[in-house]
Amino acid sequence: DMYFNGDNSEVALKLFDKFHSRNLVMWGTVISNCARSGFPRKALDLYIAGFKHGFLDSVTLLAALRACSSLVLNREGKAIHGMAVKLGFSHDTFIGTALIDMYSKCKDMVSARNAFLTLSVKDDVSWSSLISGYAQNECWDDAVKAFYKMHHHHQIKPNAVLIACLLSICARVFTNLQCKEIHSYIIRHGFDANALVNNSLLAAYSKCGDLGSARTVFWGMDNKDEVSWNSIMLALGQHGHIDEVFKLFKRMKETGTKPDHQTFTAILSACSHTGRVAEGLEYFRSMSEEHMLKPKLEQYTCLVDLLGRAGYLEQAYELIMTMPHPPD
RNA sequence: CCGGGACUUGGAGG
Repeated sequence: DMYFNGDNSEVALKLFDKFHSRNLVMWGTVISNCARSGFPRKALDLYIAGFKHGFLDSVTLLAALRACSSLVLNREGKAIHGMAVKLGFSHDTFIGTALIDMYSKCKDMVSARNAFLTLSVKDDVSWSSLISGYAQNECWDDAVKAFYKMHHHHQIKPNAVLIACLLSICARVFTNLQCKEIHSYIIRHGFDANALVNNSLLAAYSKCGDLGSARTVFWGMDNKDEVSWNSIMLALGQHGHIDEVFKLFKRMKETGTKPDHQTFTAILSACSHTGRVAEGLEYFRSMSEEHMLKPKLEQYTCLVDLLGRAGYLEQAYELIMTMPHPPD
């Protein structure tokens, strides 16, 4: 567990391989960590291996479900669901919540809802799993209805994660009036120092066209993280304020926040929409050369768009044919 | 005694 937490998953896995007496907790630790930190495939393999050796409990099951969820593996998820039922875990709130999530990610909201209804104890996480599932599948009415039921009927208070969820719904289908309503709730209930909440709030304001409020939220934060910077830069770019994007990028680096892939997506997309070809090319170059980030398909696409939109069709075509990713 | 579930920002077009 220590090696996983120190970002040394490789070492952890090697160690695990070497041990000859491996108990259930060790299996649980390793599988959960794999599922959580970018090795869902490995998590599933280990889940199966552990199962064959007789190591299986609610923790390994839970991790396997999480892996299926992130890999969007409907069949495997269903099989694990069956196993959970067989072993009598299907009423466990954690397992049930993971099932809701897994089915939601697989776009099977009927099964997600059934898993939810099966739960004898529904806590705030179970509700938010369901609500976010509805939102991810664009079932906006169901999401909002479930929220009201949770809040008014079952008197469960929204936590930070759910608030973030609701704000992302606002961003998609509501206006800044609903944002303001939630904003006031956030202040009244002491969520206004929460970075997750503020990031969601500023994105929602921006998507609802209220860039001023988005700015206010951003500058009011004293715990800005990379998501905060990316979100405000994206917001400014989408509203055409390209020079502010450039300034903020500088500022971001000065404050010691490392730009990531999404940072460059925001900048490149902003450059493209404002025809700033030279700057865009320069940022793209700096991405790998100064920031040690390998451009992904998204960044190449921005670049193709940048060139194409500015009329450099030959170069755009050439880039599509030579970029290191298969074009989609 | 040790392992466990939901969430915010990200490419083109419409």
